[in-house]
Amino acid sequence: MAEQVRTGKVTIRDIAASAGVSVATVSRVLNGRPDVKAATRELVLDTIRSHNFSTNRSARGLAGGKTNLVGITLPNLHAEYFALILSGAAETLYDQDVRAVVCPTLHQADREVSLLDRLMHGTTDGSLIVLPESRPELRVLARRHYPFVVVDPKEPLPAGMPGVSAAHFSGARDVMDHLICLGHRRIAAITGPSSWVASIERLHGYQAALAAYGIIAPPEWLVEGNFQIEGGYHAAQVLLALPQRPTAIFAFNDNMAVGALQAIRERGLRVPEDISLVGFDDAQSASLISPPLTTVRQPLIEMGRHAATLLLRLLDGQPAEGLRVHLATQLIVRASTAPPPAED
Amino acid sequence: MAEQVRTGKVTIRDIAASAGVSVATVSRVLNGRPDVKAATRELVLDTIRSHNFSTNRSARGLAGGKTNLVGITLPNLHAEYFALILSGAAETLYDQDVRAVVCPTLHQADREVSLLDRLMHGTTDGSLIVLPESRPELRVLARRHYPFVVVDPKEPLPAGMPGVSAAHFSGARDVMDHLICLGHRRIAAITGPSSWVASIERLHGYQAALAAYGIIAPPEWLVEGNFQIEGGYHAAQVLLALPQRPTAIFAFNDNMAVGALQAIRERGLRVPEDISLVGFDDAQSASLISPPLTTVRQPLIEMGRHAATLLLRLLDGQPAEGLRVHLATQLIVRASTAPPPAED
DNA sequence: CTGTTAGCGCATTCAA
DNA sequence: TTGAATGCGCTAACAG
Repeated sequence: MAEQVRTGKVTIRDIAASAGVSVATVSRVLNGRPDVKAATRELVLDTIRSHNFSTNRSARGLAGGKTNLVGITLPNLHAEYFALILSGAAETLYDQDVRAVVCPTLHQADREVSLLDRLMHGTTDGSLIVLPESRPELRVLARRHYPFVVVDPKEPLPAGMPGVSAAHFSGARDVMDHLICLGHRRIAAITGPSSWVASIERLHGYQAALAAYGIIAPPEWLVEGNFQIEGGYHAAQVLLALPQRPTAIFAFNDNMAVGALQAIRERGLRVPEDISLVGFDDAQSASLISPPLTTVRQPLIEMGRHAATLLLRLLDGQPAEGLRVHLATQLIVRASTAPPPAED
Repeated sequence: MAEQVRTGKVTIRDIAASAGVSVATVSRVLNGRPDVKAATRELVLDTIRSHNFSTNRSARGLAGGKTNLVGITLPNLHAEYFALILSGAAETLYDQDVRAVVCPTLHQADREVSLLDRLMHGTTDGSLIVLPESRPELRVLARRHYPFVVVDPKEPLPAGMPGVSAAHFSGARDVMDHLICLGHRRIAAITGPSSWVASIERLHGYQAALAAYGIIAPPEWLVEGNFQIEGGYHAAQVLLALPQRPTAIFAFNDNMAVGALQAIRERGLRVPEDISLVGFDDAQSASLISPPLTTVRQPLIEMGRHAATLLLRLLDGQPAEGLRVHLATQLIVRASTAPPPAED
């Protein structure tokens, strides 16, 4: 009496038999094909329901050559940044009845590689690759026509690879416009690692704005950080020790802004009265710290969504080569920016 | 010339042919069976490597009856809380070469149900179910012998179901001990929904501590919140309007503590000078707000890890029925608690 | 519109 | 220790 209760052992054949049709017909309604008489469809649907049947994905994967699974490869899952991207992506995929297989690489390139390798082979139909470590590996995937979309590439993406990222350039430029409009002229920046596109493009935005206003930025205004809190802390220390202290600091992410804030405080200065501070990301921390941080919101959830949509399109056979999407950012003005102190 | 390059179309048969053995033998080495001559094994392994072969999971799933995939069902992925649990779980699974399929339910019970239903059927070997909405559904799964582990059950778990959660009771008691040792006697609590185990057990901890010190708590000291910021805000307003104002408020999570803090401030009171405030969770926000919040750290990542380990054990055939794990919490004392103001 | 049939790639008997 | 044969549950031609 118990044997039948086991893990949904109802197969498409049982349904076919019970409904008095062929397995092919059941398969058709299962896949929403149009060529089934309405009455038959209803009948089948009913028996499916009454038998509590649902299709075995392994079998479908084997037979149909697809798994309805896509991999999402990312450095980790606990960082807010990745969690949000994952969230947008997974939910979008879910709505299309595609499941997301998460693959944390822990920033280990080799792990990423072996992962992608296996992902390719019958495990998934395609992948979202967030902040990939390895460019060469990406090329291998592309060469084998494995469908994937890169989210927020760390380094510039080889031509022809679909990628989704935030509009770093305009985001940074917005920050600078804001600062300059407030009256700031001596605006320093704490950048990220110089090889990262996020750093590069934000830097370009920074420089473009400065140039637009005819401001000459001496090299001392630029200090390289590492996107971590302590990186921001140390960079800010350097900046604050400058003979001509900047009146504003643009940290290239919120983490570093938090570190910078600490350095500023330790030096007995106030934000924003003595010095304005801006971040980038609009992490949760940005609105929680005091003063609440003026920053740039990256649409992470939407990036995930968008990337998923793109991938789905690829899987659907639509060649989306060369698709490079930059989603608009939004300047969030909070309390960490104000006009510079009087010059006297 | 291009056909061969397609998605790793190398099959076990190709390997067999190329190595001059049978598919059965290849399958054996693939699965680490002992009954293969060392030389043969090496030979096969070599050809596998040179052909860049990796096994097709769908096929293995179909044939072997398992998928090496486990589902992780949770309300959403973007909340820090769930992201951390997922993180611990996914990484643990990954280490055992099991992949995690994420299934966000968006708090919709029906979605959870249909999900679990499909998960069961050939998609996954088992599931981690975080904060499940539906008790009945859990029973169905159990009845069908589908392996799963519940993480942080919202409502009490039926007997015999493996579950992992934080030690709510002792966590709450620790908070109270701390507060009472500081000299507080009028300690109010903002609870969560009364049906949730988290609320219930924390409340028991609260009451047990009070009782241990012979403190009689009038019913007004208890206000029910909803684990959200505004819930904490409104609850605190009620508490602060009490004729005999409490000298300390224990919010049953950090969110509500943040809301409470706001209400306290609006009333012109200071934390911790006028009133002490404690949360629960040790969310990121707890250390970022000012004053940094005294709270209870829930070992979320470890809960995920532990649950994954448990599930893996279940999948391994070890009957772990009735396993109910409570992971220890840790009191994190920060700056939101201090001795009560002098009585005068 | 519906049924028949042939695999998909692999694990697993059962023999040898 | 190895090979041959069978079928997992389903999809996708191809007929009818």
